[in-house]
Amino acid sequence: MKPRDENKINEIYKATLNLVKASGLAGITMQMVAKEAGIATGTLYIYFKNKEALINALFDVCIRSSASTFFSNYDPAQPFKIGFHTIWLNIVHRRVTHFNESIFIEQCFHSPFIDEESKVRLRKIFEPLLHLIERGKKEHLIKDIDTTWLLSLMVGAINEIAKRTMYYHIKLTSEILEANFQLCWDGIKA
Amino acid sequence: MKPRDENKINEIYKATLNLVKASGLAGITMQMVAKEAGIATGTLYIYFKNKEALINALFDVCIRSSASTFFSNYDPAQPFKIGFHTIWLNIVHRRVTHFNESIFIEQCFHSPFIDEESKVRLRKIFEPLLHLIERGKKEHLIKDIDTTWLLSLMVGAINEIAKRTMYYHIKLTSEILEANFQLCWDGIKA
DNA sequence: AAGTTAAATGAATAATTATTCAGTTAAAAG
DNA sequence: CTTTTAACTGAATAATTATTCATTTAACTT
Repeated sequence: MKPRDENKINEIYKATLNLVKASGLAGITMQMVAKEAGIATGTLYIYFKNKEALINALFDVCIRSSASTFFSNYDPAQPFKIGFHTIWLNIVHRRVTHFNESIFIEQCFHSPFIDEESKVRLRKIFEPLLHLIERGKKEHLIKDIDTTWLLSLMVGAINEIAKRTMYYHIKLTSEILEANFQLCWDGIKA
Repeated sequence: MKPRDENKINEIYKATLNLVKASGLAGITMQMVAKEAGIATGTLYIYFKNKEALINALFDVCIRSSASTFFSNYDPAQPFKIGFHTIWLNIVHRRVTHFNESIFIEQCFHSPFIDEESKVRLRKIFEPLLHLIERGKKEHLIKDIDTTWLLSLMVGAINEIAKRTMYYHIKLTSEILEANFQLCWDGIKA
């Protein structure tokens, strides 16, 4: 028998992400995805039951691989600011290097494909960060206001940094990164 | 002759915004829009040439009405921080009270409907804010880094505040608003 | 090397959705 | 009150897009 070319799934994912970045979830068709992935339309349906299944599987993959990068090199035993800086940098890096993934996740959040359960799963991947913020409050290093607002500043700013970086083709030097981290830090620090 | 019910256009816009908030640009059909607006499908085509025209017209309306609120009560003659606070509050207020509009604009930005020209027009509405930021830098009140990053923190955080407020059904008291403004201000201040 | 099995193809079909249009209604003009 | 005109309707049609399937291809097994 002929084995599946497992790499084909990655090609399909890559194609989908690129197309969604270019023209949104509303702008993709299965034919476009197949063509972009360099396969026949019918082949898509060997790997995915239907369009919804493709989008959901990709959403899941995006969440999982994002999560794995957000906390790499993060050691809860280190001082708060070190840990916070590590995670901040990781998220910025991911958002910029996987910009089409960021757009895809954003689009999925308001789409007919993704159910409430998946949205909850997306929120869950930020939990370690949530705990770190709580710790920072206990150590009186950051402001004692509801964690959701501290996260708003951090995550919201990061999303916007990624968008501007990509839209305006900016090269993120470490000077720029540190300046942006400083903005965030000055905002949340006690 | 029978005159056009000009209010119908608003119903169509409202219907579109509500549907897009619920299931994204990818999730709407002209039939759904018509039904939600309480009119026949054919009637839609009296007011809009086609789907693309509807989306584009609505995008334009959203941009224009947003712009008009962002700078209401803003007087460039006032001290920097007062002006900045006014605009900050205006944008937060607009994003929350017109949340479906915010989602619509976000979705349009990566869609097959909106052209580059409209995107530029969207960026233009922030220009008075851009000038205010430049002024703040000249007066040494805020950090001397590229305006785009100062805006990232402000606008990014605001977008995230609006999302969390709506997703978690939070009531924005003036205490919460002021605490959030403080986060932003501490971030950008010199 | 022949046989077997599943992947791969892409044109055909099914399903969905955009758009039209013949008929109906309602407001305004005369 | 009648006529006129354009809005309005929603079923019919056109266009697009998802999905299937008969056929071909390629890899593995014996």
